[in-house]
Amino acid sequence: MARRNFDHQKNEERINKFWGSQKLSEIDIASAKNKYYCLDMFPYPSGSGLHVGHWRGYILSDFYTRYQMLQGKTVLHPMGFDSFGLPAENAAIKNKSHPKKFTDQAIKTFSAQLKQIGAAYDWTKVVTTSDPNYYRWTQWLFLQFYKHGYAEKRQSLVNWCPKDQTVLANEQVVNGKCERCGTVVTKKELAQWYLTITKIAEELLTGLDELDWPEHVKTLQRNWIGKSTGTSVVFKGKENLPDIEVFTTRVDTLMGVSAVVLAPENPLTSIYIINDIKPAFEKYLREVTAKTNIDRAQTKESSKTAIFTGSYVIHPVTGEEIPVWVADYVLSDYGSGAVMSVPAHDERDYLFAKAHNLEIIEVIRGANDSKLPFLDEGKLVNSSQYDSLTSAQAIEQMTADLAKAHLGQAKTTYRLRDWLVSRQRYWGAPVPVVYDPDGRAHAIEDKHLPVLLPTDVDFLPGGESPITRSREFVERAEKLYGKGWRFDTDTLDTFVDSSWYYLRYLTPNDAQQAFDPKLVEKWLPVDFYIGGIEHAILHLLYARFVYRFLVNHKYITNGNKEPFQKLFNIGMVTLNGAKMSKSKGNVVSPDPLIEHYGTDALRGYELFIGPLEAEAEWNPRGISGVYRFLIKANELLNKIKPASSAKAKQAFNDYLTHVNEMIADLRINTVISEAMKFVNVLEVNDFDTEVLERFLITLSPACPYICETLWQELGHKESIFTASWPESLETTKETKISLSIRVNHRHVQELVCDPAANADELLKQAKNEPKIQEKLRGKKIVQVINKPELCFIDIVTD
RNA sequence: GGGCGUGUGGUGAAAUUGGUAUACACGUCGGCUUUAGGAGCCGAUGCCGCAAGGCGUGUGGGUUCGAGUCCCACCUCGCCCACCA
Repeated sequence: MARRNFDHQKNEERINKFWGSQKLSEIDIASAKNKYYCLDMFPYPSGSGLHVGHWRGYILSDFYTRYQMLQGKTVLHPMGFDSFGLPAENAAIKNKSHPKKFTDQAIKTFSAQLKQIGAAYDWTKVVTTSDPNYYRWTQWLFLQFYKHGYAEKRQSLVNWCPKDQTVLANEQVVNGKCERCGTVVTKKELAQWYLTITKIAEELLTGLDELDWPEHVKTLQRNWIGKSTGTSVVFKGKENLPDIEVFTTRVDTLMGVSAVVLAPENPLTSIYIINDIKPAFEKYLREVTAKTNIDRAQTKESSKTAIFTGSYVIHPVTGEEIPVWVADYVLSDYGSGAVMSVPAHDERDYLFAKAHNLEIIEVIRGANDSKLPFLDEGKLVNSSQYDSLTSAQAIEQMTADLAKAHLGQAKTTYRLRDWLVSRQRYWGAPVPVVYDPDGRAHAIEDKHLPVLLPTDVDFLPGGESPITRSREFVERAEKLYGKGWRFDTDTLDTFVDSSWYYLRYLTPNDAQQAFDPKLVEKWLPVDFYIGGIEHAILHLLYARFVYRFLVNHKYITNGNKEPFQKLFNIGMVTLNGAKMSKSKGNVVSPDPLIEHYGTDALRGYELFIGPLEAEAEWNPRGISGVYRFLIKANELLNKIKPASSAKAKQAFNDYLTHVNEMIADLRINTVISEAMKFVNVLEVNDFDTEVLERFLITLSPACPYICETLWQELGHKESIFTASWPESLETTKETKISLSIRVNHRHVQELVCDPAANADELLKQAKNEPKIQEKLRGKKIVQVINKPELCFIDIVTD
């Protein structure tokens, strides 16, 4: 900095004050016209603070925020904190403190760090999910689900993390392990609240089609919803046994069934198991329950564990007796928790049959793999009246026949499960439900919201919610409702908190309602939503569900059913190939970089490092290139001439054309490259104030401080962000163009020529060049491809 | 096993969408400047070769006057889902 003798930090402070006084980013939600809602996924305020990887997404969203300001939009660009959750609670346990204290401190640190980015956040609209003024409305939201029959309390076998001592949603179990702490998840029987997201699975699936989201994210969601069309088939119970319904996508293999298999947890098992086998079954059930999800999902295991019930069902077509088994490869919570086993045409059924000596009947032939034929590939055999049909024909015919006989029907199932929202932890919004002395659940009335978290609680996990141990919580319920009444002592999954925060930004302090429908109708959908790929399924699916629920039940009535129109997933920043994390000790702090190079240089480098959706390896020296570029840009101020050269003007127009396209395509790394190239051009060509000003506007979304500073030095009183995105300049037509002369498709040299020249003239001119003569010596020209509009002439020889 | 994606210099990467491959940077090398340190400035830098020249976008084919780009097959690495009937 000796050379530049420029104090970034002082200047940044000065510009920050200027922007503050101009109320650049504080917008009036109600009166705004021409809105643009630019949203970052709000952070969890951890204790460890922001590193350069976190910056990347925030800078991208700020780039577009400022770019849209220059397009004349009123931009809402808010920031908030997803501040309920386990880490604060665990930190409090560790430090014998309170999660609130920890959280408040972390928010303070985070806010200060976020301000260093220089982003145009509207700090008057901060949302904090652990604030009673926010979670009061999270509780209200839960009660709306309850009111419309979308919240149900169910007793079921749930995912249980033994370390965090809480249940987990399906989505929070990753490879059989707790998403948070990595502990192997076990099962536990508990009564829990569910939001019935499966009721609108189809809407959530089809709604994806209209969204401007990365295709792979849509694919992830589609796979997660997992729509599957098939047939449900009824196997009548023998004698007094109840019927068993199975779901299959391959009803064409119905004549190859050698067993019907129930999931161990299926309630029918206890009816089907005959007395002789009961003790063996109970032992089997204990073994199965003790297994972790990982153990159970061992596809490659040579033998499938199972037990014969001793009972039979009736085949719906042949009337034959089919043995009923129980096996843990059948899932209790998918389809009907029962399958028809066709060993000849399903790998799992095949392993099961082999292990237990069941009949293997081939019913499809002609496929290239006799074990796993695909639709349309084979024809049916051993299937009496269905023989010689293709699989597709057989599926249609057999489904129709079963329906006629009332033994089946076409059916669609989804892999998606209902959303388990109860958590046995302290630091979350209490489930707003109260139980009467008979244990019946009642919604808490609006006038009693929020149900505040009790404070007389230790946070040590103990298998049930720590809140259970609060005296005050018990007394509060009795005071409000009478003796023997108890509040629900669980808290809501924090994904409930984050499923609606983007609505609250519009009216963060409204004490009368969760959100203002008029303003939501005006500002939603979010125009641009930026965050990490890790939220591709959970958060984005839940938020879509919640928003759609609100629309379907007329809380919001603008007809738009999706909250996030355009989504961008920012790529991770790595160091030595690994994700930055405090525990790995490979975190790059922005602080020394800001101090040495300034905020603009760091912003510029974060954008320049590579395509923003891709992972990027942090190069500690890379920032100096951007820094040098900014020094050069800064010095342009001293090089202004009264008039611009044609070359500078043309270069600006080319630059602008490229940059406009790149911004539309979210290719910001090349926007910075183009700016560097253009500055290199200005260094050696005369330019005037007009060119420089236009250039500064285009650079300002990436590097706002230096551009605002130079803008002021050029005599402007208003902020550069009140200017308009530039148009191209008037230029005179070039009288000469530079052509690439190629011989046999290979570039040999450049040739300056008249753009109006015809092929013969150009060839004559080219032949005068010694280098071309050399290449053509002794060869016969067989073709000349003349494309002046593409700036080349190609001479093809024999 | 299924799905998606990737492959270009020493490194991060560009390539007007089929038309001058490696722009823009980092690094490296040489020179200048500086009391020193750092920083700065100028030049060079795909590979082989003294050179002439040749070869070059994972591999092999194809289409085309022309392929990093389109088609086919294969290889590599990565990510996600994974007993979903």
